[in-house]
Amino acid sequence: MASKYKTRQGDVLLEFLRQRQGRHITVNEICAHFKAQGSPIGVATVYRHLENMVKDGIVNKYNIDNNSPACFEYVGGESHCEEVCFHYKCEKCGKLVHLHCEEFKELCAHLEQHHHFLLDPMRTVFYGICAECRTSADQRIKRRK
Amino acid sequence: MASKYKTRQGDVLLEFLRQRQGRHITVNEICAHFKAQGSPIGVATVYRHLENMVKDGIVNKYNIDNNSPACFEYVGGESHCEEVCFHYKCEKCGKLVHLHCEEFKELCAHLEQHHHFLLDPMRTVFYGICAECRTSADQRIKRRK
DNA sequence: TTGCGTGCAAAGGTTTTGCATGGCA
DNA sequence: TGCCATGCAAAACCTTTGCACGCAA
Repeated sequence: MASKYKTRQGDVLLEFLRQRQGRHITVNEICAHFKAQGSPIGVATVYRHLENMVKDGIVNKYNIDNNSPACFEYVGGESHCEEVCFHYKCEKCGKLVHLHCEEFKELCAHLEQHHHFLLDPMRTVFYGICAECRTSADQRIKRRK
Repeated sequence: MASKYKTRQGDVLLEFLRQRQGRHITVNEICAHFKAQGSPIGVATVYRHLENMVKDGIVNKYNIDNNSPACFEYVGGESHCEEVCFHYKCEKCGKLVHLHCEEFKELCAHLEQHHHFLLDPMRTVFYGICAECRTSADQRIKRRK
């Protein structure tokens, strides 16, 4: 399956993403990385490879906001996610963070049993405010008056 | 509270969205509607109002895909949501559904206590496959076997 | 030679922004 | 008169697509 990407840039890209397993990266960041390395890859090429990888389930794509670029992340097929993992995005600093927690298995089970909804954890993003932003300022979600 | 939108177009827009509570709509569809009605509203104006409404928690914004326009939906501030409510979106039929459930209070509490993350339920959307689509067709979301 | 991966540039679509206008207090 | 909502158009941005080139089989 990974042999599919044994092209000049494809395997390089995949390897790069694999090394960053657990982190998110945008297309621009990917291009910047390879440019800085002295072996630039065209944006189109990156998008084309990522599209295939997403289709194959090797990479996940997250659309956080319409104006900001999509985030990609290596998930390696079924390899590493025995545990259910989620993401949360801080509405203040924009950070996207991984969450690995047993609690979420119960959430999945609850949604399935009581709401007949089969949750896709990899696509679901929690919105709110992260710890850093909460402490740095007395921020609350409370809407303005 | 709603007086904030007592402008020429603002309250018209808000009323239109309120009538469509529970459904989501794009900016283009909004503009098309008012254009067809004979009282067109500029795209910029719609975006500007929606931005404010989202900030105030009256309207939710959903970014489904980076290439397709964002979906907006009236959720009516805190008026009807004493209880914690979430949404889920079916990846198959595109339906967006409200969820009211006590279970989610525990989720919020868990995220805050164990992950120091202050969840904003109104902005958070669960992705997955709904009951109807599960029974009608095959579901391949299960990533672990 | 043929096929295909690649890169550049242009196109396409969404959203934001600058600026001038007009309504309302 | 002054403020602000509004609309138009341009800009900004992300992503896709068209096309030609060059490497590899």
